[in-house]
Amino acid sequence: MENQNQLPNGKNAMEEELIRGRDMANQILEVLAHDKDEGSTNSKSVLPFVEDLVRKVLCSFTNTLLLLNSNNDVSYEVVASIAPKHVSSSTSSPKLESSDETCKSLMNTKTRRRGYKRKSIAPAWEKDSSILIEDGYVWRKYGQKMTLNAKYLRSYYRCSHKNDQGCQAMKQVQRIQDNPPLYRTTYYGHHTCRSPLNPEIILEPISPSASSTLLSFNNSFQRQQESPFPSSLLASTKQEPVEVIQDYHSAQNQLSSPEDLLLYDYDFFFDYSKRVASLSSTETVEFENVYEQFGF
DNA sequence: ATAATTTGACCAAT
DNA sequence: ATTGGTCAAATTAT
Repeated sequence: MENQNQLPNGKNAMEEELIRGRDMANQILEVLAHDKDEGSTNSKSVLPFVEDLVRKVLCSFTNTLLLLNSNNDVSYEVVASIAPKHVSSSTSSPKLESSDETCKSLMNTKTRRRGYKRKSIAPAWEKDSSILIEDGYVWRKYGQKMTLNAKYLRSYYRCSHKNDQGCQAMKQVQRIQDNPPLYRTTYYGHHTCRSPLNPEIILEPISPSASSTLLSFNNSFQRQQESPFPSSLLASTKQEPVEVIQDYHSAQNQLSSPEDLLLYDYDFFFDYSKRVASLSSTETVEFENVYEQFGF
């Protein structure tokens, strides 16, 4: 019955190892970038995490090399034992449970699903909107789930460039109420991908001065916010989807003051050069044609 | 034909 | 054992 629970062939296994290694490296970049932004607050706490990631990267590369050297019919038992045991187990006991299986070896894959990875504890933030927002990125849905105290499905998306560019960005979208419809989108990680149509899409954090306007939107109610795009373009969308940026989650870490919100506002902004998503029934404005003239 | 989504099973964390 | 997140075969869309 040709199931793919069998051992992957050499080529696939190598590819997987390389992808894994690259993903880990991207996570390291993310962590380091974030750490740099936070400055003095908690620089030291990410180090164990980084170290763990580095170990995994090394392990992936080691596995790949072993696979290369063993041509195709690989016996995976060998691979696991060559974990990069050294890299100094730092004296200060990295409480980060990197544990026994830092190297998620290819051993006993026969029962194990390959390359399973959970969501990283990356900084996340969420956004509620009365419409489904087209944020300009290309997402690939990879699952949906009915959650415990919710009436609606939660959908899971990852960046479409995860495989070709190793982009780690993910989001979840869940309708949280009907009438009026309200959707909550939670973002994890940020994009490291680069769109050919929008090379500027990843950019760096917006300037602090720009950030400060984020907090003033309460009274003035402009949708200035974090969007770098011309406000004329945005104003024309006229639906003004009362958007609230809430920080929740990651509260478990250290966020408590309003200023902390600013640390994350760069993670996301709209790309309205692509088209705006379908609107609610009451106001159906057609922008798609307009935006398609810009090359979509 | 390829690419994206749907879907139930699988896995890790609680 | 329960729950939420992810994988991947099957299905559907392009």
